Amino acid sequence: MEKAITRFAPSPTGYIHIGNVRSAIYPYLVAKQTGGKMILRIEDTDRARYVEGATELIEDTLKWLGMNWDEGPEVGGEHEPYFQTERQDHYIAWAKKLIAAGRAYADPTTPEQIEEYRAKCNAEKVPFLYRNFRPENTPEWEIGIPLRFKAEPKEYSWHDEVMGDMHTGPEVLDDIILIKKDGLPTYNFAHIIDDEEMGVTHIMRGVEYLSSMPNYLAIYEALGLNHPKFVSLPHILAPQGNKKLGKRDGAKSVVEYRDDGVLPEAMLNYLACLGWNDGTEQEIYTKDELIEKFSIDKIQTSGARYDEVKLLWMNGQWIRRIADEQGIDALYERTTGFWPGVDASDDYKKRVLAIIYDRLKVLSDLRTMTGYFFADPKVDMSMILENKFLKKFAPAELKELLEKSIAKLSATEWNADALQNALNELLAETDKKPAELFSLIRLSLSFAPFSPALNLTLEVLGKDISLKRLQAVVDNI
RNA sequence: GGUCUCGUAGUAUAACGGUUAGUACAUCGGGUUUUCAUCCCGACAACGCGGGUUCGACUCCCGCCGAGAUCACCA
Repeated sequence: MEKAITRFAPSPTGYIHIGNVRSAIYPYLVAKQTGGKMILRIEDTDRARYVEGATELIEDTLKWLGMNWDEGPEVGGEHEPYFQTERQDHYIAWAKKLIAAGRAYADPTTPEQIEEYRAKCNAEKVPFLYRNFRPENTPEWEIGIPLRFKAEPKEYSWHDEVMGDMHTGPEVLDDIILIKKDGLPTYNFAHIIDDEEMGVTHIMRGVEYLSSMPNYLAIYEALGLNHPKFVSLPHILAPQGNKKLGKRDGAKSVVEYRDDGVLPEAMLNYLACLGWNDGTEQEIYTKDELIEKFSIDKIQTSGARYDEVKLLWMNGQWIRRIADEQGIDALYERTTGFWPGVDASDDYKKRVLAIIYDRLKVLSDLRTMTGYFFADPKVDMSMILENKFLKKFAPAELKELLEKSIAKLSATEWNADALQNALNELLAETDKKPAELFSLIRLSLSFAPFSPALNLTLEVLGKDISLKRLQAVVDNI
């Protein structure tokens, strides 16, 4: 397979969110699959929207997902620099070729005048095409005057790797701005130059660029360049409505999910499979499997709705997969920072993790689900007295049951199997149903709405603490 | 409005002229000695509409309807 050079070219205007990481994932997978390279290029030509720190945020996001770029900021590469604002001389050099060929002109028209043209067209209900208002006398171009492309209206046909064969009429060609008044190029021009100079083979970007394609094709043509393959990626849709998911719809940043305890494996897996599948019924893919199985021709043509519930389900699958395949120690390493703010040994926390991990959807669930393993819970008798299995018993009877339990457990060897045997015997001796006896003991130990299997909870809590907590309830009845 | 794109259950998808239209999430029901979860079993639920082509259309063609993208000195 030919080595693909792909790129992720974000604009540093803020964080990377769920709706736009995928346009980094697919290029990454294609580059890795073919033994090529993924370039990270920062498209920072819009200085008004530039956000301090956004580049670092973008880099953090990619690193967290395990997608290291082969060329770009930090790592360098043979096509430096990778910030567009540092490549101004490149754009100007290419622009001069267009000027020399008579395919670009300096446009002295004021924004007010342009606005007038536009209003006139709107009033007459005809499409606004700047080329119909091309100024007759244009000055020599210099920085400070916008440079426009001189369009030659014609039909274009091209192939999009996702959308198929495309065709448009001449009416979409226009004199687009190549270089702005501030001397920096527009996206429309800059990306073509950079992709050419950097040897990009696949331009993978959102479908919103599809309607600009003829204008790009015209520029490639005027410059005498062959264009890369075009891969239009359908949008990820917001949970409500049919619009593409954006920050206004509350699209959370990717690192926010990291901070909630979503695993990068799950995020990558979910996003890669939103709008792509390999034709089998496989749902869980490792990064390596994605690299191996990804194929551009199986990318969907329609938008896919973002479903956080499924992401979280997948995260649960990944939590279990890591624990089951790599062991609790491996999962434990991922849990740093997600425990309740208490001091406890790594060993103890691992034992807690081992009995609770199959209930986690996100790692931060540890904070809310494990409190009673680290501190005595607040005794709340209403939880016991109003419990659906326990409310039929008189408090005195509950007290007696607990006392019998304490006596039985005190004489038991403290390991999971022995504890289970003791609990079973207790069931027989007291002639109670599991739902009754176990609920009572469980609530007395945890005062939590749910907890792991009773014998395991007892084992991890330890004999002293367990008996002490049961006694505390007896004292409160 | 012009141009372009898209249209299978609530959601993500499979099917590439012939299937009881498959799978997963969600939902509902059941099972695994308590709870919550895992795991297992089951149920509900879809080819936007109308014409063609064909022995036979989710699959091909046309029209309609619906949804979206884009028409910036933003990317």
